[in-house]
Amino acid sequence: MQHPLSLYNTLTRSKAPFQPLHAPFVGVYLCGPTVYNEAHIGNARGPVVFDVLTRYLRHLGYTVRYVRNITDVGHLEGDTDEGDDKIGKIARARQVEPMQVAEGYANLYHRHMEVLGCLPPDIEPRASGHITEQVEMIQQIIDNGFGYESNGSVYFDVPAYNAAGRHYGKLSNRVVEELLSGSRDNLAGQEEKRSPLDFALWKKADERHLMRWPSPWSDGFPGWHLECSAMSRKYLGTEFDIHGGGLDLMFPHHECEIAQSQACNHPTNEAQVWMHNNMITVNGQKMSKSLGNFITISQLFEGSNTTLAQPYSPMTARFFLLQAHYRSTVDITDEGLQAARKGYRKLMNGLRLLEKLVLPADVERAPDTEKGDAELRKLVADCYTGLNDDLNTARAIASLFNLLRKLNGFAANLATLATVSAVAVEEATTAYHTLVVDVLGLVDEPRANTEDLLRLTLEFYQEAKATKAYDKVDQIRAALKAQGIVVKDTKAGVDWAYSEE
RNA sequence: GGUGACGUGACCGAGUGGCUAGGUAGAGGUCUGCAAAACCUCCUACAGCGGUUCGAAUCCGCUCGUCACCUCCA
Repeated sequence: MQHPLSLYNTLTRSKAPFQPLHAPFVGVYLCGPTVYNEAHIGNARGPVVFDVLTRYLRHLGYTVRYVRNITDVGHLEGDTDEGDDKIGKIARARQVEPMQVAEGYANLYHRHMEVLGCLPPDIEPRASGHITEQVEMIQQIIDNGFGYESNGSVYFDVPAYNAAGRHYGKLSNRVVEELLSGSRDNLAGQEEKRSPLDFALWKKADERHLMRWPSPWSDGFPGWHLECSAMSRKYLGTEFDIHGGGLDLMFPHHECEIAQSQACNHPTNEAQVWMHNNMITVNGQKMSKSLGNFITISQLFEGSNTTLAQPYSPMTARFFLLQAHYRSTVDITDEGLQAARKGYRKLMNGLRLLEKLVLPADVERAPDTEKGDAELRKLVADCYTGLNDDLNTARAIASLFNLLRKLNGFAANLATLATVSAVAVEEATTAYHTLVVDVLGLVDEPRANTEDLLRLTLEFYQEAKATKAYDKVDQIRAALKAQGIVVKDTKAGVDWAYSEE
């Protein structure tokens, strides 16, 4: 029947059948957004991919706890080296509370995720709400000899960790010696560190930092890598099943996460399986502000970007992303999005014909439907084969189109349903609906404008009245009334209102 | 320079040794008052060069090209 689900594990660089640590429970952690600016479409890929993963795991019968964090503390400007936290900086510029900035972007992110069809995570911890846990983890790391305090900041001691045989770099396949030889030695803030490879666990805040918390070492804020280790541990345990994120996070972020989880008490690799989605390019080039091809999620939905000829709906975007395998780069082009929109609509049209696939009463079913049934079941099985092969949604969608062609053929000529059994048809239509809606999360986006349709209906109403076709007039009135709409004949013309009954 | 991906038909995008990917676009047909949708048929590609093999898009080598990440920070 269904093949076991195999997933590619960055840690082992290989695909392997997925074995939960504590079936039927599955813990999934995804590195969530930093909420100091609006997310771009590249940021949408991970959530969409891992949404499908959690949906599919649930479909397979697992009880999933899906955790996706929000990063809302201590983000330093990369380009200025001024040690200024981004949220604080924006907050000062706008004369608002730092948390207000973070909250605003978090809310926007939530709206975007919802329309993109991403189910909310079961737990959405915020870094700012887990300072205690992070401080405790730092203390453990220091106690275990893998962290040191320096001028109020605390750093992770990579050489010490590596000397203990813990293999810093094992996730991203990096060798400490090579990292050292390639390092630049006159970076700002380096003097506090014993080794350039060391990374911050706690940073002392200077007077300009608006977001700061007390700790045994200084008033400051936690290092960026720490929150995910601390929060995943809190909500999913010392070792859980799947940790996801963008490929760009593999090094150093995830590498540091593993180091932290290995250096504190109950050492683990944090997650059994590490999964990384690939990046998005725009017209073949990486997204960057300097190239001017940076597309935010809002711009995509509104079409307000020069790369885009028109707005693209959230579901179009979701379909577009899922049409590629998550480990491939995907190139955003206007042509590609247009093609995706049509493909998405084709899939949706398929949903609408499922319940119509019934053999007409006057047609007799063939005595032997074995061959037809087998063919139909093969088409369904192919869809699962794709998903089971490292969540290959591209293959799954291709197989769904193959299944759809078959179903469309039936719909065009219902008598041909005589070649298959009712059971097989039921299996196929259920699978189609389940995979499209529940697993891939692609739902029908209403495209028709209700007011326009109403206006059109009223035109027919007026026409019917003019020709004294009162049976039609009554019919229209009754139909609209059933929708809570009343037709108003006024001297100024025909209008409508919501029924107050 | 290091690490990792990759270069597939008009476009997007699966596919890791022989068996149809799929979507979009295009051509022809069926259906249809017109159209749309749908169905059928066609367009059959794998960066270049060389090698391994009975057989390669798929393995190996070289060349060219693309992308991401690269110890601060996020």
